[in-house]
Amino acid sequence: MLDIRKIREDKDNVEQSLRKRMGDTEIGLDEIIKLDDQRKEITKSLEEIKAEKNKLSKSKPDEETIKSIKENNLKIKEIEESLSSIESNLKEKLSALPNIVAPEVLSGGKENNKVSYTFGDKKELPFKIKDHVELAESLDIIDYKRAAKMSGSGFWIYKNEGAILEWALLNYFADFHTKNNYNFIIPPFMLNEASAYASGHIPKFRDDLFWVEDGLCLNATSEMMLGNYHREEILKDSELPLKYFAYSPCFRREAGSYRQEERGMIRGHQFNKIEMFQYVKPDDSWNAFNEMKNQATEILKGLDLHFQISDLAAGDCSSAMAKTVDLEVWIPSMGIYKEVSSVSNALDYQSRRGNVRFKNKEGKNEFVHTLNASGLATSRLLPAILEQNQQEDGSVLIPEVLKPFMLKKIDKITKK
RNA sequence: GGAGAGGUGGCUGAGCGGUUGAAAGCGGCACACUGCUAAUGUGUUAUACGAGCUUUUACUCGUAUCGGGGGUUCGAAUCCCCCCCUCUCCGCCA
Repeated sequence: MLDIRKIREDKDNVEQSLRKRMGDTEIGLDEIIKLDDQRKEITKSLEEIKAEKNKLSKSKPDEETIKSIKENNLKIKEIEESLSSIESNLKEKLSALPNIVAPEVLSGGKENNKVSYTFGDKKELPFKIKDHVELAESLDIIDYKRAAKMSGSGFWIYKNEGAILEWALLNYFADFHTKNNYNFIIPPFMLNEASAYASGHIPKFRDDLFWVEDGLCLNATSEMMLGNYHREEILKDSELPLKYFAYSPCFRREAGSYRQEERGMIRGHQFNKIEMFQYVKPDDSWNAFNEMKNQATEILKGLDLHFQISDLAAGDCSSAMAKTVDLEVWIPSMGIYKEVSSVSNALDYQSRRGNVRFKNKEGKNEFVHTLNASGLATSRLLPAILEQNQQEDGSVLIPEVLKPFMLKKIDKITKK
């Protein structure tokens, strides 16, 4: 949520920034300001009449004053109703606005994303390559058929070296983040509506979530959990920055049909992810952003996979974020790069919504800035590893960095 | 699932219809005292919103807030209803 004061005081700049994301769509800042004016005006008259009432009821009033207080109470009720309707209208309009974007973020949509870094290259393999589905099935490490039998389409089962590899990836990430002084969290995998609202996933993504009968929804990214962790809290200046990473499976309905290019593990109802999250002082958030971007980059470099970093244009950043960069790994069989990590700075947009503040040096409560970065999601890494590391005989080399984390000490996955 | 107890400020904990934004203690901050530290004394100590004043800081006034929402009353932390959460006991259970 944007700060109404900032909109009032700096309307032109806010509008300009929102334009980058929203193009010519109606923004409606003037309407919001007008609603806020009304809110102030009505608040003032309501408070005046309440003050009067409080004064009269300080001690036992006589019959006559009781009568007039009763009349006032009717008026108060009336004013309160119109105030609350204006307030909810204002809140709705205000929270529908996306975050402003950082000055360097380009305007427009996806087509304006810019690749800012590339690691490795698309090495041409001297044989006919297989795609990851083919490789995984022939090596018997991912079982799509039985997963479909048990749970329907859009699921898979890790088995044999596939499970070991997946486990090793997660351990490699957990180990990396722990060494960087992030605190490890394994959150609940279901959350209630209030949390889903606070994290900004409903109303917008309501239909993309799985809901269970008890009114809970399945976690779609542990960003939901990490962002709620300090909700309604006032943090100490001295304990910032707070750094967390969480492991959780992510459940997404992904309603609609899959495109051919998204078969296999590229898009599914359930995948594993480790998510980094930081709560920082406002002045530190861009440093933290770079730190997290570097960390995500380092992890991926460690796997020795060809990937690129894409600086997202305003329209492609999710609405809470002032800036996002994606790490995209090369999937040879598809000839495209697929996102495995997204690094974002929300500034105070999320903390306003969740009311996460800290007591600053002057003793004033101030909203913190929040940042998140996947570090990393595994479901597209496995395909990348399988495809990029495949050998002519259909075997796949294990990335060096994962070997210490493999439950089975092997150099490559081979056909049985 | 059943029965009971409870949720008050940064913390402990009183209040159970009016002068209570809330006793007391702890902690925090400021000042004083002291050769230093410790100890002691005095004062101070929530947040949000609105209005006023002001160059800013500050300050003044008002409104709201004692788990959340609704109700009773001239007046609610205090009475009533609903919901949430915590604890204890019983039952069930991978």
